[in-house]
Formats: sequence, C-alpha cells, structure tokens
Amino acid sequence: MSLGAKTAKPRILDAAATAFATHGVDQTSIDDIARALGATKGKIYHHFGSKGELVCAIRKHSVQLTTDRVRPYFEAQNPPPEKFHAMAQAHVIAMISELAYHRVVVEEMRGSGTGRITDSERQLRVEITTLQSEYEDMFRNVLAKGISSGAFQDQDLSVTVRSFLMMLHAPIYWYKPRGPENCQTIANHLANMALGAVLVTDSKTCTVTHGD
Amino acid sequence: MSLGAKTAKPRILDAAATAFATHGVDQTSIDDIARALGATKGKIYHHFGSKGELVCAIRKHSVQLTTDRVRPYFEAQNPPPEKFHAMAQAHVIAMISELAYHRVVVEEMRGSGTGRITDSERQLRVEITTLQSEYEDMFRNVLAKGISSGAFQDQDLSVTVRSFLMMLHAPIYWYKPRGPENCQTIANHLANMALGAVLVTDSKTCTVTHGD
DNA sequence: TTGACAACATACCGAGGAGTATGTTTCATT
DNA sequence: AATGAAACATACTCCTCGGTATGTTGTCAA
Repeated sequence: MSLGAKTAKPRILDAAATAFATHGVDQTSIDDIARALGATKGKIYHHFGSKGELVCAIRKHSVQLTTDRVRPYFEAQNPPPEKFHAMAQAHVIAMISELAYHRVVVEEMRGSGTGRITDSERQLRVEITTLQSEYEDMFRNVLAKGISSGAFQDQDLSVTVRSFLMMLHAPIYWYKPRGPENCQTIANHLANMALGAVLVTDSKTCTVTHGD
Repeated sequence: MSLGAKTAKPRILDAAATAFATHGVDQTSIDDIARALGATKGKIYHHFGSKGELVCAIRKHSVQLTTDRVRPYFEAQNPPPEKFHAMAQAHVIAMISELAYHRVVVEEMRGSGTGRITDSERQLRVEITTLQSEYEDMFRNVLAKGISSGAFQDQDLSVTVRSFLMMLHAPIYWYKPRGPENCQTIANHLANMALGAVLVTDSKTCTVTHGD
C-alpha cells in the first residue's frame, strides 16, 4: 500500500466518520455516506459487512490514533506532573486533529448500538475495549506514580481517570478550527486544568452539602 | 395537581427518559415507551405532539432540575472558591440523582435530532438554550469573581466553563447506585477536581509539545 | 338523559433505510 | 483470448417506526 494515495477502505472510513460526526450515526444512512463518496451502497458493503462494523472500525481507528499521539510522552522519562501534562496535551491535540473519528466514539459511549450484531463485529468490540483499557492504563500508571511521590491527590483512580479524560474530550463538542496556534492554546489550557485537577492543593476546601 | 400522585404527563416523561437513557433516543420507539407504561402510542401522542417534543421536554426538565439544585449555593454569600466547590458538588449530585434525564441531554449535545421539527418544538428549543445559558452564567459569574480576586487562573472563560462542566457530567456514563454515602463521596471528589482545575497553582508546568 | 369533551386504545399508512441478490466492469493471470 | 476474481453499480426486498385517523370509554355539567 503506497503512502499518500489512500485506498478505498480508508476513504470510506473518512467519509463515514465525517457524516456520523455531523449528523449522528443513526441519522446517517449508508446511502448518505455513499453519496458523499460519489459512489453507491455496493462499494461500502463490499468492504464492510454492516453499518455496525463500519462504526466499530471508526472507533478502533480513533483509539489507535490517540494512543499513537500519547504513548511517546508516556514512555519519556519525566516526573509524573510533567509527564501527565504532556500526555493530556497530546490527548487534546488528538481530539482536535481527527475530530470526526473521536466524536463518533463519544457518541457511542453509552453502550449498545444497533440491536443485532454480527460475529466479526463482536470481535471488533472486544479489541476496542482492550485497546481502550490499555490506553487508560497509561494514565492510571502516571497517576499512581504521582500519588506515591506525593504530588497527586490520593483518591479513587478509576473515578479520577474517567473524569479528567471526560474533560479532555470537551473540545469535541465545540471546537471550530481557527488556526494552528489556537489548537496549541486550547490543548495547553485543558492540560493545565487537568493537571490542577489531580495535583495536591494546599487549601483543603472540602465542604460537604446535605444529602438527598 | 396533588403532590405524590403523579399525573400522566410526568409519568410519561419518566418512562421516556429511562428508555432513552438506556437504549438511546433513536433506538427507542414510541411503542417501547408506551409498553413500559403499560399503555399504547395513543396515550403518548395525546400529551406530546411528536417524539422531538418529548425529547425537548426531558431536556428542559433536566436543566430546571439542575438549576434548582445549584442556584441556592450560587446565591449564598461565600468567597469564590467555596462557592464554586459547593456549586460543582450540587451539580454532580443532580447528575446522579436524576441520571436518566441528564443522560438524554448529554446524548443530544451534538446538535440536531430528527430532521423535521414542529413549531412548538422550535419554541421549546429556544427556551432550553436560554435556560442553559442562564445556568452556565452562574458558573461564569463565580469564575469571573474568582479571577478578579486572584484565586482562579485567568484563562478563556468559555473554554474553562465548558471543560469542567464536561468533567462534572462524567458520572452520567458510569455511575451505578451503590448507596447514598457513595453519592456524596463522588460528588466531593469531582468538586475537588473541578476546583483544582480552576485554582491558581504555584508550579507553572506549561511545557508545549510540537504542533501538527 | 344527554351532549360534549378529555383521555385514551386500535388500526392503518407511508417513508426511509439496512441488507441482499444480481448484473457489469476492470484487471491480473495463464 | 479465455478465465476468474475483485470491485463496484443497480434494483430490488422487507421491516421498522413515526405519525394519523378513527373508534371507545369515562366523566362532568346543564
């Protein structure tokens, strides 16, 4: 496969991701995607078994893209705060850079998609779950190190990871490209917030409101 | 309208919110909701003009519920950090307490729902947007005060608000009721993270990665 | 008692869309 | 040239689901 000239499959993925991200998965028909490609359903169903498989392929690609951008900073030898900040920043840049793909993932975060799923789709779902776990483990690892060193707050890891990752996903909903330096600014802004969210603070303002 | 005994309309809203939150809006048919109510479509379409109106009613109710829980802490006379923490905590408790309603809102955050929308739905959409803006303005206000007093970081307000609100929405995706004290713990955890995200930090670790 | 209207249930329509079956073209292989 | 398979296009099928039109029951006022 030569670089530069995309083959049919990635082109389909791009068109599907864009359409899904714009109008939502359920509101986008296979014919819509085909039309965007200047083709027909036949092309899509020749490369993908079902609509669900198409969505899964997009999700998998999203996770891989994000992992590729973040892992280098995870493997670098830095103290937890610096490492965490760099990873968070890379995550945001990933979100912004391939917005369509990641938007589909977030939309599908609630769980089940279509009712009936094929076998190969089931297979893909497992792979995706594994990849996502491995990705989150990188952040879990950094946080654990930071807690041990006393730099980070000692609170439930699962809750912490899922929470600030959610915050780093935020640009998906409102980002509009306005120049390259804007991207860096936002990424740094969010990375700072994420770091502040996990760092230990001197002011212990832990007031508790009444229950429900 | 007597308290305690719910009339038909709120009961429909509850059933719809639960179904929408569980299987997604598009994957839930009106017949599904009617079945959950032990009734038929006729009942639902007698009280709501369309599926879109039903979704809008849920969204509006969600915003109102959240506002009702947060506003008291906004109107209290406290310094920005304490006030912010209390508001954030109330927000999380709201998310957890009426999970189904808020989950629907987050799912619809991408924008347009069904293609065709009625007039009364258009009306509802405007009201919802207004209510949401007013809600966000409370946080915007506290943040502005905190920035002036030097307690909070001076960064883009819109980005900041949307980002930590996103983080406070996180429980929607993974919260499973395990007791009342658990709810308080999570709310306090997230409120602490949100506060840390906006407070000024002594360590200025603003490393910048390479662009794209 | 009788209208009249609210509050539903029942039966039906029509559009849209996922998936399929089959035809057609291109291209490498022998 | 003949063959076969990959890579599509075309033309269907079938079913779900939103919406509607109409029938039925209870209730309340005059």
